[in-house]
Amino acid sequence: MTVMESAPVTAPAKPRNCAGLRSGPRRADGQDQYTISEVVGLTGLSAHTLRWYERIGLMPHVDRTHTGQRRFSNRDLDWLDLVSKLRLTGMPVADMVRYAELVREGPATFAARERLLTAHREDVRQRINELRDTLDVLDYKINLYADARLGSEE
Amino acid sequence: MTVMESAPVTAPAKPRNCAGLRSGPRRADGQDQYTISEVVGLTGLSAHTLRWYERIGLMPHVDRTHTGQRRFSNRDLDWLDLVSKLRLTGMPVADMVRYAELVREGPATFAARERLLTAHREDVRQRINELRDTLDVLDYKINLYADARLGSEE
DNA sequence: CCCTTGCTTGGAGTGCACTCCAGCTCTCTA
DNA sequence: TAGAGAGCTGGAGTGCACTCCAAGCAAGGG
Repeated sequence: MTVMESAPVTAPAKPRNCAGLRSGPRRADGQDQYTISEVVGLTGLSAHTLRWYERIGLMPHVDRTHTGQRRFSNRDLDWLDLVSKLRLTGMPVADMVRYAELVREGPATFAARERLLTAHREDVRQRINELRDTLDVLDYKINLYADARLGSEE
Repeated sequence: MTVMESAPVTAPAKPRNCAGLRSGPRRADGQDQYTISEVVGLTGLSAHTLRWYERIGLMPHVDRTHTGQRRFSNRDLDWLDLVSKLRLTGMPVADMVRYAELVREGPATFAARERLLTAHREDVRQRINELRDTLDVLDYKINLYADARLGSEE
């Protein structure tokens, strides 16, 4: 666990696109009540997947109307943004469920959460390096084909 | 398809670790005859996976002994390195089979192969950007937890 | 000669992450 | 008051990429 850039413990800037994929027209906190199909439009996840995430414990309890329909909040949307990012970077659903459990257990689990995210960050860094290696190989091969094409043209 | 670094069409340098994962003690071309378990050690793929790759047409015809046992060559090892890299970067097996077919069809398919690899390269670049975005989010969250820890320590 | 080790095969099984289905309720509009 | 449309549930189904199994050869050592 190399500590290359030990970030200063000063006010961490919120990353730009923390808001996520296509989280466009959000409502103000207080009247943030999204139906499941609105959340589909906002997150790109399917309604099936949203219900499934809730079933397996990957959502922090979604509000319901008196008739039992889900009403998602801005907090839920933020959570789904994080979940989508973690999924996109290959974190297994089981690990995300574990993280969600830690969140439910409150501030006592801060250290465990930090460890979990730090481990995943290492994974992501390694994946980036793998991808860059492959990029080199792809560049090399593509150049070979391009050369062959140019060579046969004249 | 942004052409950020349009590589010059001059002698493309073979990328360093083109040799791949753990391709250690290779034999010289000519007496390159590896059993399946040697290839397991060399590539990290399982014997099951190697046989399965051959079955689905992802291997360019592996030699056999008179008793029917596989004997892999250095060329096969090179191919497996490429395949492993492509898999690691998320290319579906079906696409790799398609590429293998193109290779079998000979030089007439150079252009198609180039297109296939170029498309995948774009995918890889996009994946890298996604991973970097997530890295920002992870840094942000980890800092929050670290701050909370430091704050409660004093 | 037997036993172990390593390899062979076709086909079945596994794990993950969804994805869909059937049958139901509720609300809204005409 | 009828019908459309959105949402609900538990459970079954899907697709991918392996992964394993059972049964059977072949070679080498004791």
